[in-house]
Amino acid sequence: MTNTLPAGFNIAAVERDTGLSKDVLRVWERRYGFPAPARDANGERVYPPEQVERLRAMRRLMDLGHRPGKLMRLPLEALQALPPRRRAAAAPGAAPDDGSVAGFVELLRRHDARGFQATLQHRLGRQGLQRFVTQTIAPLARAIGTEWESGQLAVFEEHLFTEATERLLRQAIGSLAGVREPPRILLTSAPDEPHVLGLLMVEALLALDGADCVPLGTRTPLPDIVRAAAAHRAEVVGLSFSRAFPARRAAALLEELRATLPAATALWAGGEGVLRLTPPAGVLLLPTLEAATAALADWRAHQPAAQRAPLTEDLP
Amino acid sequence: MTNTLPAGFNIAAVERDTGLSKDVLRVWERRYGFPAPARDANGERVYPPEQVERLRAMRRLMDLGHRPGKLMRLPLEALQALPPRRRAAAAPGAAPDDGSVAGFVELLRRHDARGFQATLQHRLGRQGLQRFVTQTIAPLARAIGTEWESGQLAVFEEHLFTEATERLLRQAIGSLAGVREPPRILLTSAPDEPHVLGLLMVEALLALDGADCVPLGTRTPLPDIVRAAAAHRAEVVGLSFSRAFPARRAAALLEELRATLPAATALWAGGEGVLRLTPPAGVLLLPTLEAATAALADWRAHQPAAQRAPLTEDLP
DNA sequence: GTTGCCAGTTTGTCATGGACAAAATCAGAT
DNA sequence: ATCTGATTTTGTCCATGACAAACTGGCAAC
Repeated sequence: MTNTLPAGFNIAAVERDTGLSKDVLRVWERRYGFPAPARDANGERVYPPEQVERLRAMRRLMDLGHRPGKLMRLPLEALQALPPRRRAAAAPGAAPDDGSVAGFVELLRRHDARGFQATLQHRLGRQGLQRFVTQTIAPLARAIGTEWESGQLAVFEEHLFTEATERLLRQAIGSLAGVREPPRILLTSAPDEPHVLGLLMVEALLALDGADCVPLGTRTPLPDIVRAAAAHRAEVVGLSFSRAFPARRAAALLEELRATLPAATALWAGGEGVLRLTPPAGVLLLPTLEAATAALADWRAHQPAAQRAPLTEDLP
Repeated sequence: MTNTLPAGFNIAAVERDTGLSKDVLRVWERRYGFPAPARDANGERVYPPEQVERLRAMRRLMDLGHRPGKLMRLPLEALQALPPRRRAAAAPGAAPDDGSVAGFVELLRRHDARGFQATLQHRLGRQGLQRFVTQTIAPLARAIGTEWESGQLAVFEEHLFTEATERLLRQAIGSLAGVREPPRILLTSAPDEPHVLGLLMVEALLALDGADCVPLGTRTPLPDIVRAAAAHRAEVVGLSFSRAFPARRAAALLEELRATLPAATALWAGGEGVLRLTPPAGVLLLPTLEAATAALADWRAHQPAAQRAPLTEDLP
């Protein structure tokens, strides 16, 4: 029963818990003098828990647009209370909150897992999938994102929300039996993008419109996306980027993928992560759910014959 | 429409696509002369696609127990055909394959996503959740794991399998309404463990036995597991480790978590990843699904009064 | 007041080469 | 054949230097 006292974390553990790379941790130490880990007998860094805690707070604020140089000077209490620095990037055409969101957030705060799930399920039954996605899940996800960014929500509370919602959406999509028509749409996310909710929301809407979706889950390596598109003969490849995904990397990824993918395969990129992105050539950006359903309709309008290869975008 | 020709990958892209850390990529180059990337104008490594392909093959073989020094000398063709080097670690008490597995694998190979899903769904309806999990999903997951390890399966095929199965299990669990009794079990995985199937299988079985499961999804940072256990007043914390998870790191993680978690909270670790693990003190290892249900029964036998704090394990 | 441009600063990522401990292997003894 | 200790292999860590992309802030033009 002798607890090995948790004296501290090594650099790999801190990388895991904070999401800050080892390179960043070392270079911050060099430049700013923080973090200032102890050293073990072997000269390796040992981070005390308080410093890890502070790093987590800083990481959260950086995702909100703050920069490390400024954060370094602030005391911990100031960090807790700092507002987002980046404009909220309000999604155009987003459905307004009908008032239910606050109730859901409250359930999460009280850690009432079963209550949350039950209420959500009840709402799905009442609204039907289409309205459930656009009017309940989408505003709720946005609200959770905001809460999360302002530090009001613990990691595990966000996890619980995701798990419960994910479950319900998958359940609903799974029970959609109907006929599937072209296009066949491969849905997945980039290797560094673990968020699945956006993917599920768009799949629900596309499936409702009869599209033939092939969901690959998240985090598919680029070469495998290309292979999967070929194997499934997908006409469209859809990627989802969450709000947290660095815009610069999204652009690079899309360009690389566009270069590797056959020209006949359309490439769509959706999610709040593409809101402030200049569209790379040959990539269709879908910042909102509405844009996704519109893109589907548009594709069908321009591709009447099922198997025809695309010629020119605007051919009459 | 000028495709920027995909001349090669930078080191970060290779890390993503192969799972080999930058440190490893550099040290291999230094020691073995492979990989041997070109350099761009800035002196940074540019890996040609063939080398990335070879690295992926090597990575797969290393997960099978081969060592890089040996693999370096082999030509690519030899790599493709190399057998596993590690004993298969047959799970004791595993349900035998009733013959359906081959059919499912064949559907995956033909990339028949909808057929796969439909067949699975049909089977769930016929078997009921309990038998579906133990007799269909578990053998199938094991078979997929083996196929994967032998390189018979592409990443995206495995992704499709996971997504379809996950969907079905979540759907089934979600529709389990019944009463929930103690213990409350927090279910999640370590930060580096993205596999969710084992978690869902065990949740299905525990929920069938009326346990009050709180599913947090995968990849929860350790500090958040501790917080979540407190917030949800969980009596048990359950972690799942897949076959691919390095045993050494699992042991370290469990010890760290055990030290941080209140002594009154039980810690269970399941999945094929704990098969060859010496159980750290105060951690219950559950290498099979049967062991998990047994552990639940055992907990209840020893904790008759709902809220009683555990005293001594063997108190009559 | 807003927009566009430019110089300066900040910041993340990459490179090199050295070091060491844990794991795996091998050799020799029981 | 099994165990134990020596030896090799291998991943991770360290320090430091460098640079390009992103961001900032000021100034000019609309």
